[in-house]
Amino acid sequence: MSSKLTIQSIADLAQVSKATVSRVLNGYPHVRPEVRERVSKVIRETGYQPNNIARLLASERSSIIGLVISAGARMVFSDPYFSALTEAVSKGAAANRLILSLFVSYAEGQGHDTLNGILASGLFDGLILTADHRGDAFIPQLRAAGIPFVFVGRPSDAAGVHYVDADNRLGGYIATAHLLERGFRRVATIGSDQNTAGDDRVAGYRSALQEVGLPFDRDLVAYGDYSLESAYNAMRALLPREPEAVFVGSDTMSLGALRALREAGLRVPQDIALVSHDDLPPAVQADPPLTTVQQPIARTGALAVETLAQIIGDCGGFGALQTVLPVQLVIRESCGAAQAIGSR
Amino acid sequence: MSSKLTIQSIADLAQVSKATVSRVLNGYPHVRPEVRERVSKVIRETGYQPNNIARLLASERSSIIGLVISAGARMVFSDPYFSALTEAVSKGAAANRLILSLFVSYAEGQGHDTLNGILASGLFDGLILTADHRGDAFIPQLRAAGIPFVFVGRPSDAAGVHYVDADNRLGGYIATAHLLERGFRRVATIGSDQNTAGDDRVAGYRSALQEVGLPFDRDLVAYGDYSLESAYNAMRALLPREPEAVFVGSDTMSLGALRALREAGLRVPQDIALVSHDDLPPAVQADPPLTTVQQPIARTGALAVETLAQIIGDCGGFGALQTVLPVQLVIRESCGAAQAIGSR
DNA sequence: TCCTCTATTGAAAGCGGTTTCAAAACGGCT
DNA sequence: AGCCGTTTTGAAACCGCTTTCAATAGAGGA
Repeated sequence: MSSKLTIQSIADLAQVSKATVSRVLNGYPHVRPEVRERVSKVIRETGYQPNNIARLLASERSSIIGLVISAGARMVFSDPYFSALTEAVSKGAAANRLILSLFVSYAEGQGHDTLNGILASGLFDGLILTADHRGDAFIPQLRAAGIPFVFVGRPSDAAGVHYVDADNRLGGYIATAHLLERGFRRVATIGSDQNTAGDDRVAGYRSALQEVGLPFDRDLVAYGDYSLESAYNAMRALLPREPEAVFVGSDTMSLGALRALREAGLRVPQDIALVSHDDLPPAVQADPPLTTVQQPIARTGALAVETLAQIIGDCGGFGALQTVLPVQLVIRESCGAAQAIGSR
Repeated sequence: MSSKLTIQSIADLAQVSKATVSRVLNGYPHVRPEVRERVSKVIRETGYQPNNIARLLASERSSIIGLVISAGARMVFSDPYFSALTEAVSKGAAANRLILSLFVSYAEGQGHDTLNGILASGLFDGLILTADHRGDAFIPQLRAAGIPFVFVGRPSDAAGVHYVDADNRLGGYIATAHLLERGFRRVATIGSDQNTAGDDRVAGYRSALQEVGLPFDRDLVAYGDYSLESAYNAMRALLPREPEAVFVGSDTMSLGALRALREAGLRVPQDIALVSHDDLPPAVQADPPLTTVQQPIARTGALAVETLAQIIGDCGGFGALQTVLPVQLVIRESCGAAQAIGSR
């Protein structure tokens, strides 16, 4: 292995100055096509990669972005949502030739320390953060630091904040509407008040009821924190109300609800129908497979990176970029529709 | 906002040279206590934070490590193993004050490109890689680049390579032994030949059979690729052999096996017992909850980071650090033991 | 008192890029 | 041929910190 390649080695090989190599590297003008090609060739042949650190020191740009996941759970990745998101962002970063750093912060108030560390390091061009009611407190700090950032999910106070979100209100609506269409009247829901996604899904549930003239019954609403256990408890609390159907706000929570139902001797969908939200692997793997609202996580992640890349590029030259992606219902067995068709 | 503080401003204020400030900053010796205190005071009062980037550039150390996950699947994180590992490594990195970058490379031969980019960037102090029979090909490249690296899982050719692995052979052994103890004789297995972990688990299965004098029957062994679907197919292939019990080499694969069994009208554990491997969330969430070999993923990740930190520190001054962590059996319902106890 | 040795200290040389600025080269005009 | 205005190009400064190395100061010994 040859010794480390520096911009000087390339300059020597191509018989130009460091400055010219730098120009080629950054696509700046004022380089004769012929020279540009000669330099490019050397770069290609040697596989030279500029040193990011040095580049950053000189230009204040690192090509490194951070993904900050803050969650209440002890084990963040027990919810496949974060896994899927992380993977999507990772792909997006690669596609945009950005290096991705991962930070996972937990409930115990480590969040601010983590973030302080990130900001103090001065290493990052931008940040992607997951939104929950806790994490939203970071926004002033981020603003003060002047670092570009994009939220995945809408923060509580979204004014002037760039974010990419799924249409959770629509999700709650179509899930509930589907159950209502199938003739159920006592439709319960297990929601979450951890983030706006949870709020929105419940709001969608509510509007679907309203549309068909059904009252919003507080006793048919229970809350969980996206964990299986919390939904298990929520479902048990709901059982005495004898719901005919339930819209559960996430696939992981549906697993908990299913367990509570199974223990109570209720069959899904024969005794009670269930529609879930997210369409992550557990939705397919569950027994029965879940009818669920599909959230475009891959696109969300990709778009978050692209949005970030954009605001890093032309810094602050425009308003808040806020995207809401559509969702759609995937019908499987837990709502009873498949059976209905099969038994025709 | 005052103008940016640099080491020079501190030096001026404390009436010493930059070098002395640097010594104080890094806790180096050869500074009079009196001077050290004077400098510290200025630093404290001004709230000066050294610029990490400059520091990195000068010291040729970035404190950034990479986690390189290469997998065959289109969606790596559909296997919660990688999620759990990523989380563990993330925690470990934070604990060691290292910044973690994540790289996910897919089957289509992107692996080498990804790795080339990583190595050429010169940004990383070290790498943690997951081992599969494909990824092992990276070793020569890594060696040539002279970058410290640690494998999670034992590579096929582990000579001189640092790695942290679980005792998969023991895992296969205790899983199978448990089934044999419960009186089953026709014990099948769904293994994998994607990595040494798969090989080892099958080897453990084999040795458990051997110990009780049972022959190794090729027809009772089927292979999957750690995906649910592959295990579903493997289980279906196994069914005509009418096994009384089966040891499945991962929780995700167990989900596939369960599906095949359910479709065949077989109840678990009444008609066929199952022991799984990994003890990831799906093991608890499955119906029935899986008896499974618990793999210490959190410790594996933490240890991988610590090992890496160590070899980054005293570079190459010792032999290969190879750790094999113990595993243990977690008894739930799928093996029938819980029932047995309950029915006493 | 003078000399040697060691603990402190500062000047300056990097680290590997970017960016500024002046010089060189070139083409078109008069 | 002599000028002028563009492009191109390279030399050198600079980003903020670490590290080397020589200089200085102070202590101890002869």
